[in-house]
Amino acid sequence: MIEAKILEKACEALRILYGQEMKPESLGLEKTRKEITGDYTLVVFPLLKISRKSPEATATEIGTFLDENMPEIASFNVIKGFLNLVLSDHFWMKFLLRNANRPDFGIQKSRHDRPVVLEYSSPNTNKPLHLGHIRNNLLGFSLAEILKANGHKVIKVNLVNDRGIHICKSMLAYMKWGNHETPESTGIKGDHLIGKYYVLFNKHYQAEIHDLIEKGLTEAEAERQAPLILEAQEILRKWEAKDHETVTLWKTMNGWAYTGFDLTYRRLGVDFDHIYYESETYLLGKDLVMEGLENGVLVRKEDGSIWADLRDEGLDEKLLLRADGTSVYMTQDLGTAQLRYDDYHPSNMIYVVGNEQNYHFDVLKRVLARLGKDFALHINHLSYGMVELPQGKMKSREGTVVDADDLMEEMFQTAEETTRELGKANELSDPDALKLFNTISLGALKYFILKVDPKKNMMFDPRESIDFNGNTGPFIQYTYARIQSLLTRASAAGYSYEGSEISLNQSLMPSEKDTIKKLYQFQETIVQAGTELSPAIVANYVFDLAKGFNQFYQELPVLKEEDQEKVVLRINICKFTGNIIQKSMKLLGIDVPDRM
RNA sequence: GGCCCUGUAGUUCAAUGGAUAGAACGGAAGUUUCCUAAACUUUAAAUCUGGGUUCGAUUCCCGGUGGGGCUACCA
Repeated sequence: MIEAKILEKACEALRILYGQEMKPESLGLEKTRKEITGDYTLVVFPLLKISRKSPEATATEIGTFLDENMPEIASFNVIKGFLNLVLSDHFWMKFLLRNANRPDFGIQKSRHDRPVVLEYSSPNTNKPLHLGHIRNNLLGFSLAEILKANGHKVIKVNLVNDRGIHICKSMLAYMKWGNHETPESTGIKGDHLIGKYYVLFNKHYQAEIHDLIEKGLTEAEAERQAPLILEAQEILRKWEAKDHETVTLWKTMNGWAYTGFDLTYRRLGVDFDHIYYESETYLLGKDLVMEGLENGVLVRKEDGSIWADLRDEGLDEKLLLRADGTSVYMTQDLGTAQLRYDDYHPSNMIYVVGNEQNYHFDVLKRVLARLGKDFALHINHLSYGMVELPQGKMKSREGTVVDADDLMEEMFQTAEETTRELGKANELSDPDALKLFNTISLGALKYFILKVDPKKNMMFDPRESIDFNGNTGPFIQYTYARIQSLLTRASAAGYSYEGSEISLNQSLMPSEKDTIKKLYQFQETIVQAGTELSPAIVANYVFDLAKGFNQFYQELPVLKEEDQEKVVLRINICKFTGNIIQKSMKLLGIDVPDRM
């Protein structure tokens, strides 16, 4: 990497010029702003204490040293305290020609012994997936790709929440009002059918609560005493007692949910290496708690319940086992963390979970640490923000949930409409056209979600749907398609760009150089995205690349250029850009079409 | 009440403590005998507020204020 070399040489300059040792990472080197001449800029303000000279003099002295001692540097200029370094066109061209046809450019080979376990998706089986799950799934899948590109082995796991009172609610509603209907008999996708009964339960439950309040109960009392909730709790008890009839219905209905989820996952293009089921793990964790009690890191209260007292760490007390010995969510998560660690001995465990669970993960890590689990230090909660609608947060009770299947279908139809209007589907066979609509619609949806910093809440307006122009997936896909079209023409015209030998002493046009520079940044982008666990960094990078390329492509001829050396140079820029767009989009889980 | 996150053009998003705060959509005005106009060019338009640290603050710290979340013997 050229940055490291510049920094190293700059330190040498400081040593020779001012007799001071500085660490390379303490120097401020950044990319030069676009409107200023230069490729990299060294900020010299912090160095004035060492040089005891003016910013201009200091920058000039360092610049002169670098210019004389680094062949890659062609020239420099100084503006105030900013030393702008210009790399030679020779350097950029050499980079381009060496890497344009390397399929593995920027991608690290696997170089870690221990894997990273990445949990994402983790749905409940009582209702279909919605927009919030989509963000989770896309982030999780993309993150796995990014970590792999950084040389990690990644185990993608899904912890399905397939038991508990919420499932019993759907089961109860089905027993009462289901009339034995099935996905087959109704034609309704399994997860949606179950969701229907979950909604139905809540409708009747709310009515009961309403009646009880009218009779003088408080809201809390009404919620606890409503007949339906008592019945649901009875079903939960029967399930835990392995009552045959209850378990059979539970299996049947969960089966419907899984069939439905599989379709949604497949359409979304996400997958898993291992699926954990909570029904198989919910009893875990008790041993850990008992062990912690014996070691004195947990406390037992008078009623027999067991707690972690985190008040000395600025948090509260946290219940881990009820007085009756049953566990809570936290207990299970302690247990599943241990299970996961034992299964894979990972170097890191990443959980893609919404930011409303920040406190939960804070507590989880601290309790595991108290229990003496070193892997607690390597638990990473990728806490992503909520997806908000124009009218606020999605609320299933208010019917404002954006369903995942519906959304993908609507996107598909919009893509089809737009593509047909533009006449771009005219020459395609039906299967090819369908494939294209699918690629474009998913590209639009995925890019829209992933370009936003995961940590931040984001806004989604379904009425405006998603645009296909500007900073969008289809914009980038279109850039790629045009490149492929051009490369086909280039081949037809007999140009061979692989292993091209051309003179490196040509001078580059600004838009050529900008594009090559952007390509150079692919490697550092992958590293940064992996470090920060942020697909948004890749998304914003690839948009910049496509944007810059389009500018180049608009103002300079490629195949129609007369200078044959320039033709080869530009074909290589096109080829390389196409490669990097494809790779970047793959990191986001987005396909690119050869034509559109 | 306590704790956490967050406030950038009309809107949706960017910006390792650095130069004149970038894009996109929307608005205004342009570019097709020319490698795909889902493109390109030009233009108007923003850091909630008051302090502090710093040569330099959208960024770090403190106060105010707006928004969101958590604070379950639910998961």
